Amino acid sequence: MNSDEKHYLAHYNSKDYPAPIYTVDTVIFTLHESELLVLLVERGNHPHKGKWALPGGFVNLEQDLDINETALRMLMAKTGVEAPLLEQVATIGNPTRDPRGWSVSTLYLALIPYTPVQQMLDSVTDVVWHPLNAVEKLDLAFDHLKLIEMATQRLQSKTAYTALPMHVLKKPFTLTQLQQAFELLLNKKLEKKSFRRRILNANLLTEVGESVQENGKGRPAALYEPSPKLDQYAFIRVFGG
Amino acid sequence: MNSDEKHYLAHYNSKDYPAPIYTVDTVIFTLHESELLVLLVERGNHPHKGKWALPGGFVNLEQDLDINETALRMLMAKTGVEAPLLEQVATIGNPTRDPRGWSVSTLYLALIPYTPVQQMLDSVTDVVWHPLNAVEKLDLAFDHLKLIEMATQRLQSKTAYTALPMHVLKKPFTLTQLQQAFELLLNKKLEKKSFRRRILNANLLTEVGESVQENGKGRPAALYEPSPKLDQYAFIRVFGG
DNA sequence: TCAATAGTGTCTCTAAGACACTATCAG
DNA sequence: CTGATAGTGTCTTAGAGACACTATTGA
Repeated sequence: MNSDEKHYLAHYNSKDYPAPIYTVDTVIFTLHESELLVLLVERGNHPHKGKWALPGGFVNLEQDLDINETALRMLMAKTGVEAPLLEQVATIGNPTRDPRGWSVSTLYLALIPYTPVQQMLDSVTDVVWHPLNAVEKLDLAFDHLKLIEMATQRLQSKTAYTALPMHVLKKPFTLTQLQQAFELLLNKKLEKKSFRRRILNANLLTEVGESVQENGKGRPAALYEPSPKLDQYAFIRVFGG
Repeated sequence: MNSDEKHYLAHYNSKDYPAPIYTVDTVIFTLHESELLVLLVERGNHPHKGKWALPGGFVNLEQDLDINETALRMLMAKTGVEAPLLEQVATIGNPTRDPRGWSVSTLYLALIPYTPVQQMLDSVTDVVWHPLNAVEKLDLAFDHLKLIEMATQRLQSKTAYTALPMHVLKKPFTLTQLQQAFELLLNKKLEKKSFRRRILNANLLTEVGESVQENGKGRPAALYEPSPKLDQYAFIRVFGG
């Protein structure tokens, strides 16, 4: 770096230039009692105070080492758990999505096993799991309904060629539980034999014992845990297509 | 909106809060003389003045209606053409990628048919097509080498399950030209019959006549133009996997 | 005729779809 | 035994891989 550039940087102040607002938002999915749920928080501040919204917020310029950490920090604050899967979906920016002005948000998608969230009194704001099927009736803040749709779309298409839905289940799980997770995400019944053949041939599971049936009925099922290579794995053919 | 929120918005000023720098960058690919090329511009301003960089820059808060338009505007300024394909790849944000401070960039990928770019004297800065294979030797500005790698990776994976490479060819084109484009992108030879069967069965092409061979040798090839549904089409199975 | 390039016929192989079948538990 | 749930055997089907073949041009 030459002295010319040093001089430039010494006098550079980003506040001298108009800039959009920048935030990070996350759609956190889980599965509970045969329902897909998304995490929503009640906004404690303006704008849209009192409405339901996605967990999200501004980058902490002192603490966050990158925007993934921004997303992880908020996820930890709202759920108290490390997400086994966090992945970027898209970035949306336009002048109308936030009443404060030109605004850009990077949207993340997270999958976690169900964990109750009522007693997470990290702040005065409410945090709830809300059924995905019913979010559209909710009058969400900003364009967050649209963001949830984008994340859902991404999750669905990834479900067709990866095994990511494993992340919404508590370990260990049975193949039947896993198939139900896939079916809920794809919104479509899958053929049992094809499903098992596909998943087992991928070598992403380790058998770790046998379950007992909850209601005592039927043959006990094998229990599995996913291997860490899960997130890198992609099938060469889509499922249910 | 209640009067409380109106009061809040009337007094809101984004400059009161620390915020990252936000930019949009685009990796523009084309194909020319059996080589993949990316568009680079010489930086006319600090920081990294004089180094090669991706075309990109700040959002124009008055003109741009969203960040896609930001990318399109820059693409138009540098190449003079509308890109037939522009798609978001990812957003990168951390405190070290720009010497001016915490910086976030949304990365786009564009594909255009080859068009010479020397005489585009839109500014004093140089604009060139540079061979993709040689960019790593170039000491690019910022983390732009990394961004090019991310875009290349995305283009390769999309080439395996879509027909997007059609966008780097001038219309009309022959199947042999198209196969060569795929082979360059995937960096791997493809089997002629499989390639043709796959592409033709997808019904993405309309035959529009016959070519004459450049050097007068060999049988003339059929010419095709892609249909507009091209961008929405995805094969259910990856190619060359 | 030959060289060069375009395009096809057809067999094999892999993985999904369909669906009937067997297995193991509680009662 | 029955009912319920777990898990398998196996035939069919779609589409990629391999590779030898035929077709059409200019010289």
